[in-house]
Amino acid sequence: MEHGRAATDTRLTRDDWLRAARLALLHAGPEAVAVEPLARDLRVTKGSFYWHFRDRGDLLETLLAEWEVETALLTKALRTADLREALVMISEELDRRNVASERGESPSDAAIFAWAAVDPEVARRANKAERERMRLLRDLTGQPELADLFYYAYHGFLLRRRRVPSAAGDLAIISRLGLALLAPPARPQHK
Amino acid sequence: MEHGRAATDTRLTRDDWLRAARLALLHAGPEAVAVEPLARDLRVTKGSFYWHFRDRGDLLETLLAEWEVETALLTKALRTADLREALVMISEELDRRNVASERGESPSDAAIFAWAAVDPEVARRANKAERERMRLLRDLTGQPELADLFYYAYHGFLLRRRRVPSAAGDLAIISRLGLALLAPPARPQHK
DNA sequence: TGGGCTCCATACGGGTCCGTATTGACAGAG
DNA sequence: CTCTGTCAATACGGACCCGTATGGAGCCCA
Repeated sequence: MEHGRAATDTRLTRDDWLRAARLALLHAGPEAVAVEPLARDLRVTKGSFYWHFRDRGDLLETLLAEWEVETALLTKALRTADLREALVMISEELDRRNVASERGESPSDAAIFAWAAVDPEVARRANKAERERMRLLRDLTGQPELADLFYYAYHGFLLRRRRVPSAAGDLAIISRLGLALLAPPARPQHK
Repeated sequence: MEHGRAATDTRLTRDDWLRAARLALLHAGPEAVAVEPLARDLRVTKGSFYWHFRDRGDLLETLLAEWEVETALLTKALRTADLREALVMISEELDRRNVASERGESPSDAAIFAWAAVDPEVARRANKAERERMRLLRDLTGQPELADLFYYAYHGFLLRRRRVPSAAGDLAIISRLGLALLAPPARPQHK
């Protein structure tokens, strides 16, 4: 109320641009994160953009950096809980973030890793986060191969979910299988 | 020897362009499948390109179409074998094709599905092939959820393999787990 | 009311790509 | 040796994007 922008205010904030950029990255890839097209979406001219950002590279770097931060937070938070708790927590947190991504409120795992496939510097930094994730999962479960299997399945799920929104529910299936195979309930692990 | 082109011949065939285009699509995405950059790679001018192709859309359509054909061949071939045979056959065939893709000799699953994430028409056609694959796997195994899990894991693997070539061996791990879980050897399925 | 600050519009030059039109090099057939 | 078909070079106009330079428009505060 005090210093916010009214509903009729047409001026944009830096985060308005970031939101539009996140959606473009998720739905059309990094090449679509372009100044003039985004300006058209936002119904302003690029004069606005170059007020909030140094250049296009500044925008892309910001997107990547904020993803790195969020990712590091999650992996760090998981180093406390026990196995079953952690698996449930992972599932819920990933689901929450995927929803936020589709609203442009958060950088998307799916979009970042797809971006990494076509940009060496992004690949370098995504690989770094990935190594920590995989190591965490392996340490947590003590079953490296099964852990990798579920890591891979999560990314395969993200890939499909971008094209087929109705597949969103499959995350729950993967999670259930993960609990059953990685942290078998009462029944003892054979051998 | 008889009618082929000598080693010193600089003239290109349509397939030389396709090979370069497949590699560009795999390593740099669909936006990189551009006439003038490809011409620079091939050390000719685009005068050559417009001899072999109507326009850029013609090239992209050819890449997508040849992938559709190869994919349909594999799914069709699998409708004969029994479960364990089919799983082994899938694993070997996918590995073979992934290697061919990296040589630019074949369109790549990884590249096509990444492309589909940013192009609705490609998504439509990739989804179609995907539905057949998933249905095949479910029918073959009779365990829909586990089948989906491995389908997802395969795609997650492809995604990572593009960035981390040393992960190539993980396909064998996924295959082994697939055999163990989807087609348990002698030991009867509990229940 | 008149600066000063924040944010956007406009206009421009430079770069890259697309697709066409035209000409040129070269090999094989007759 | 010419003629013909195949493939490539050159040159051009148009479209789109980037980044800069500069000039407002509106608000806050003295």
